[in-house]
Amino acid sequence: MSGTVIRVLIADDHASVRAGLLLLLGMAGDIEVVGEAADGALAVAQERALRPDVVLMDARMPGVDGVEATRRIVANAGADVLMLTTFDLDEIVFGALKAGAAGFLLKTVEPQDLFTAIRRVAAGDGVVAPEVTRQVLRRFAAAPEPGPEARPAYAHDLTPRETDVLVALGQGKSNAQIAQEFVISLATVKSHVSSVLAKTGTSSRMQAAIEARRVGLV
Amino acid sequence: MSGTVIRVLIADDHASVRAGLLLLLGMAGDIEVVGEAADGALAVAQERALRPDVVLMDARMPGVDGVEATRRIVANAGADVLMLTTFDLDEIVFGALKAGAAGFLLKTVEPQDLFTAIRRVAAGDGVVAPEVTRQVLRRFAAAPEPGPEARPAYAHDLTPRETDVLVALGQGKSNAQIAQEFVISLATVKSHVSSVLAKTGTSSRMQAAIEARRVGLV
DNA sequence: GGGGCCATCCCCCTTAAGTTGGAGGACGCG
DNA sequence: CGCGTCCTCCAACTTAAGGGGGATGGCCCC
Repeated sequence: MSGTVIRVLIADDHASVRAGLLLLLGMAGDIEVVGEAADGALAVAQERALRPDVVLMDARMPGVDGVEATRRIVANAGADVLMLTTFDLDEIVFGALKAGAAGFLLKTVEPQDLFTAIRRVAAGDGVVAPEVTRQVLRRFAAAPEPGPEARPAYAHDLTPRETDVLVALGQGKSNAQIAQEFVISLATVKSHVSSVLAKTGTSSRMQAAIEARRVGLV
Repeated sequence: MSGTVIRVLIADDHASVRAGLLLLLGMAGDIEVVGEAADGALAVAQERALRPDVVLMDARMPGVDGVEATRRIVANAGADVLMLTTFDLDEIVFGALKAGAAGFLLKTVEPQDLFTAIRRVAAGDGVVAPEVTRQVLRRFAAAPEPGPEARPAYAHDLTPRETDVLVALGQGKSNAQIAQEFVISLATVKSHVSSVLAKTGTSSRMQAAIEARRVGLV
């Protein structure tokens, strides 16, 4: 953002930590600490006033915590936030990432790695501590599909038209609405719905709709 | 897994790439290449036969591709898979991660970083190339909640019983099933359903069910 | 050119869903 | 206590859903 020097705002409730980071970052050469904040509310205010490139944010702070502060800064299209915390608790990690943090590091990080991380975040990249990357990947892999099963085996048996109907079912449409959408008669829709129910192994349009959504047809 | 030496299987359809990786990994000292595979199907078979600690998997391969091979290896509780690819296309990245890959690197990676990545994956950590970490974080932040809105305004108006019913609706249950579940009469269920439809602004149990799922009531 | 698959439509029937309008009992609160 | 809210239930009605047949025409492939 600012050419060669990266402007950083430090947010941590412990004065000693701020002082330590201040000294440490001063050794980097291409990093300039432009401000400090002792809590989340101050961090948000300082970010708006100082327009830093990166905010080094502690997760645990009195009042408005780091996660909430991150959410506000990101919502305001502000600086990139690098969350720096002592604990890799799921709650904090995922809270921070959902809040839109650009990076997540543990305070056990080596100085060189911290510098690298700040530079990467400033460049628009993301950074996640190796120790927590695994948690993130696991969550990522787990989120979309519950497990090894869950694949639409029936998908191969459904005719194109039936698939259309199943999608419409997933959208909560009535037979009449489906008939209108595809310009066919109500009787035809019923035929297709019956086929879909049989092939998907469901016994009501409700369950079929849930199936359709579960497998991502909607 | 194997004490001090990390056993690696290389899967890539280009013989020259395999040869290059073989030479490169030989320089690491603590890494031993125990096998090679030219396509996904072979990779899965080799993994089962050789039981490596880490599989270096190319994403693009003829026949069974790297993503599908990864899915099969992970489903079988096999080795950790480190995906190595030329392109950081969303499709490949998210496909690999959803398949359960433990890491994702670009082929532009520096040898030292590749060694480090292999060691981390072998240690059970996750690794994601800095260039793609940002994509992952963005997806992560976007996935859970569509946006600032989407909160159930009507949730405050729903009585406890009505909420029960809405949840049941979201599970695709019929009025009769709901009556049985809560040990009330069918008539009562109908009353509650009507109230729920009115308060949620929906006009059919289908739409109410979708609403219930959308706001996370199920 | 005959068979199979698909999409379309029809009739009849049973059951579920949803509406309307009411009514009684339990509980809490001023 | 009186009032309001909630939960419970009922009856009667209209509409939608779903099953069980059966029929037609188009299309593709052997």
